[in-house]
Amino acid sequence: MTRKSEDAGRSTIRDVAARAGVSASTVSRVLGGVYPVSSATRTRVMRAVRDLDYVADARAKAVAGVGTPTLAFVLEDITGPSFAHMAYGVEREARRLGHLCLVCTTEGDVQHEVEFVEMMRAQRAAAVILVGGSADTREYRERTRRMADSLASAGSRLVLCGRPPLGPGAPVTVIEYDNEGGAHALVAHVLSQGHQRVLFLGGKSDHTTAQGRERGYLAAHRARGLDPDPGLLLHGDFTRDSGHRLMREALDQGLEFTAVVAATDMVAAGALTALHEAGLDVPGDVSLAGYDDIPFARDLHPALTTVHVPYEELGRLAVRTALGRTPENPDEHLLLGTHVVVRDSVGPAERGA
Amino acid sequence: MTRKSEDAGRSTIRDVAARAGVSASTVSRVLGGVYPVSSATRTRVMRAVRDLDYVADARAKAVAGVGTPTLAFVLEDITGPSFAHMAYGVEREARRLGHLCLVCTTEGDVQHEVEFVEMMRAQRAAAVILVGGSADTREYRERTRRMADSLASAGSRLVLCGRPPLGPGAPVTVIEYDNEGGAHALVAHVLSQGHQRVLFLGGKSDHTTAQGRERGYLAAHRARGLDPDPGLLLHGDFTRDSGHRLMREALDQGLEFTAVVAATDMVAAGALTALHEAGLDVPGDVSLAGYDDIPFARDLHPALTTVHVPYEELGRLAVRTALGRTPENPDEHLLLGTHVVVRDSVGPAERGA
DNA sequence: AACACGGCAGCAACCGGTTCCCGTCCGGAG
DNA sequence: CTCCGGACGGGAACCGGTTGCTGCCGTGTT
Repeated sequence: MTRKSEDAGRSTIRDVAARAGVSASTVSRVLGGVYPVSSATRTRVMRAVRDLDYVADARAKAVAGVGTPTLAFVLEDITGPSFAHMAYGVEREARRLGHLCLVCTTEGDVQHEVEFVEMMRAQRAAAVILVGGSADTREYRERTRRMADSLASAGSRLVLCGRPPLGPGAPVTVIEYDNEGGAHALVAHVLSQGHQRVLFLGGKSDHTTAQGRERGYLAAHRARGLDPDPGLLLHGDFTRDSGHRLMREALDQGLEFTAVVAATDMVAAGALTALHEAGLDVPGDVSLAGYDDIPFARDLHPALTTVHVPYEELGRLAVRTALGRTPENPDEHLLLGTHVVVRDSVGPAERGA
Repeated sequence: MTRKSEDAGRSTIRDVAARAGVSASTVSRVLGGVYPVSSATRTRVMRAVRDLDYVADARAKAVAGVGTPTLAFVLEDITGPSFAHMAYGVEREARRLGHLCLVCTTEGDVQHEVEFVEMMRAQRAAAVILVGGSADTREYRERTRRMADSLASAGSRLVLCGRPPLGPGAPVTVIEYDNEGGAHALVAHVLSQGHQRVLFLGGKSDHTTAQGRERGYLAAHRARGLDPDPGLLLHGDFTRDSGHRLMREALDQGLEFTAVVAATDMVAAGALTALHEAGLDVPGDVSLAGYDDIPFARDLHPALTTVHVPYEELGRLAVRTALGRTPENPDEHLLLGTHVVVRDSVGPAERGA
């Protein structure tokens, strides 16, 4: 009826069955492993399988209900070191748990995100992990809530990783790291060195990660009874170039400060270069701190004082919680701690402002 | 008022059909778009679809031959900046071409790699992209050749990206970047500054990427009639820590050199820190160069002279060539060029060795 | 008024697997 | 020599879609 054999690859289970002189059911059972099959038959089947280099179609298996589960990972930009580490954690844990891992980068486009989540629902993915901060608007909550419900009703699961939670009742797993706490501790460390005017190189002002870190900056000041100059709060994004530009502008404008806290290590790296270009010594003239503890932080000169965030662990945890969810504990909300790692880029304030 | 389902999600096309009072075929056609359907029917069906929040099962569509194609991406470690950029290029291009993108990290384990490729064959992936250097052994060639044949006979395609080619006749697409040429140009630049003894911080000696760069180092010397001291060739891996360790050891042993060329920017970063720790000035006392031009190279101090590799473009090209392959041009082999970018970490040799 | 025609919907086969259910064949026990 | 039961293999239904083919029905034409 159909083609004979090794011509165009893609042999079906029936091709194998025909070649082995048995029925398709038998082939399936041999490959499945458990059902009793005589060893003669098994041998013939295995032989045919090898001859034809047959592999069962995973999609067909999935339709029949015995497929490899899949898990999806959505982030804005896999190029950022911190996200890359999360991706690593996710992929590793997914593999450990026998899941395939689909990845999609949105480049910040909400439309991409929505479309991708819809595709994942169609793929019957076991879970969809959304990574990275976001604008915490009403529109965001509604949209995300819709995704969550939609996935939940399809037996899947939405995981928010480092993203604003949706409020009670949403079928969502949330894993956050403590941006405010980390920034608070970091800025407290800087202030304890005697700095009075600390420049903050923040991110987009509607971005929750940026907001959290900014809140920490503010809180640390207030805890010391200080009231930071609003002019010291700058906003850009989380890229190296943003840090470079912001720093240069601050310098050009003659802003006064003795320390700089950047919202990410990338921003700090750009800022450091701008500082160097201006002939300033770090930490002699100006102290500098970052956030994320990316591997390179150690190799900046001076080595960057920063806040360590367990990104890889975060990714691992995201998939574990999403997949290992128990009925009596449906909606988890984890908040991971961070800690500041002191290196060489923050020194005592010597000159007045 | 809109939706009233909420029940058990996962509705099938027949559920929709029942609710709309039509047959499954009609629902399929409405959703498909082209087949003529009366507008009254169309409305009823769409209504039912919305009520049930129905999405067609992508796996089932795939089995029926109308699925979203998939493409797989295999790398050793997504955490490395250069690989992350390739991943970015791959994912972007895959999305542009309407493909889903599966990702797997092998952590250098050959077994993982083989298993994953087999899974991808089962998934009927349109192409499998293997990324990153490898040991170029006979065993490697045979194993990879098997994968290539196996995928090809299933209508899929193996792409080797920055990996050793397999020799003629293998159904493979190969995209390489010119490691030897880049290293040659870089080292030539260093030598032109008057350096005589240039330390090379290489990778694993059986790793093709490492070998290529090492060949370039040697070739550049020979082109100037020099014969480099074999004692200046050190081997580690491509990590920051390896660079740090190797550099420290070289210093401890009192090796004499006035310049250092690292096999990757990561290695260079570690080496730079080791140099600083030893109180050496770069490029005053020692010159340093890297390879890859990762974004951070600019922010090291001094800014790192290095070789730019178009990683993102590489990834994009990999999927484009794999997918856009024409029958008359089956096995492509592309070699992308690189160029050295001169920054501040290489200076003239002043002191003799 | 009879007829041809074309728009539209449904049946059933198919994609490539799995698995329930049943029939056959065999050996051992009575 | 039966009878019984377990081991084994096949037919067919099913998973959730798509699509070729058929046939109904309404309308315009002669």
